[in-house]
Amino acid sequence: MTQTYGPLLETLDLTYPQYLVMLVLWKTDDLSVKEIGQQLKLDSGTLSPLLKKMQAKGLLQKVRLDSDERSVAVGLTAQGQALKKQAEKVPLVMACNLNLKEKDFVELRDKVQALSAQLEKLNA
Amino acid sequence: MTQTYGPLLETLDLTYPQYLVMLVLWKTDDLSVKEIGQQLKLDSGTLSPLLKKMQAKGLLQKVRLDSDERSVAVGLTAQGQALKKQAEKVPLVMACNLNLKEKDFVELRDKVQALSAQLEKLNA
DNA sequence: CAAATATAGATTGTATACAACTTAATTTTA
DNA sequence: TAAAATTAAGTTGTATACAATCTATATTTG
Repeated sequence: MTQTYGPLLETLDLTYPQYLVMLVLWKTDDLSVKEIGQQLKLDSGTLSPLLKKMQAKGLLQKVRLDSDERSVAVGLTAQGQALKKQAEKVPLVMACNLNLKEKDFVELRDKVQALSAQLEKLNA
Repeated sequence: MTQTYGPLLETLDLTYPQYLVMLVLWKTDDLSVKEIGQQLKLDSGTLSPLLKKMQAKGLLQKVRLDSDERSVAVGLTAQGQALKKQAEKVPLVMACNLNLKEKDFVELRDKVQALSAQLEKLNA
């Protein structure tokens, strides 16, 4: 899957995990590292270096919260927001590539999510 | 998934990718690195260090082939073969953990394999 | 047959994952 | 309220993945 996304994301200078972070932030800006981690099921050990690289690329910035100085708000820069337009075609191209009928896609997604939920319950 | 396998494989002193290699060799011993890679869809960049660690643990040995000195045959040691018995319960415990009906399991597996085949075609 | 090409593994460099630990800050609780 | 327990990020160490490259060997071609 990563390989298939590859050529598409290369033009955006994003890796696949970086793209996932961008998807989360394009939908809801200014989330804490923890909130991003909950949505992507990644912990700070993965996200901290990932976000650091993305910050270095100028895609986002991090601000320590006044309300809770343990938390860090991750927000998109103008450049990060601008990239959204460039990335709009990605899901469509991938959907086309995968050659799945809407119905099959939804079924597969739901089955994987159910399995994921079961695994989370076991690992809790 | 790796987390759920974790406790089971820990008793065998195997990581999940290492367990996958053992499954392949328990089924068919003495395969080349390339053949193992084809079955697991892993390249030598991943397998070489993985196999080296497993060799260091005494699970397998590598022999350069006389018939083609580019190839290396990977074979289980007595210890590697003996581990098969210890690992027999793993699939059953996992099947139980996943809480999937036979029918749902087969459907999910087949859908994922179909998607994987489509991706391979695209990435070819 | 000799040069060009291809192949199998190993190595190098980059990018995740994640457990375990550390630090700083916030809650809980005795 | 002061000590204990929790929590959010970040750091460290280990283990994959995989592209690109390297080396040695084998196969193909002109």
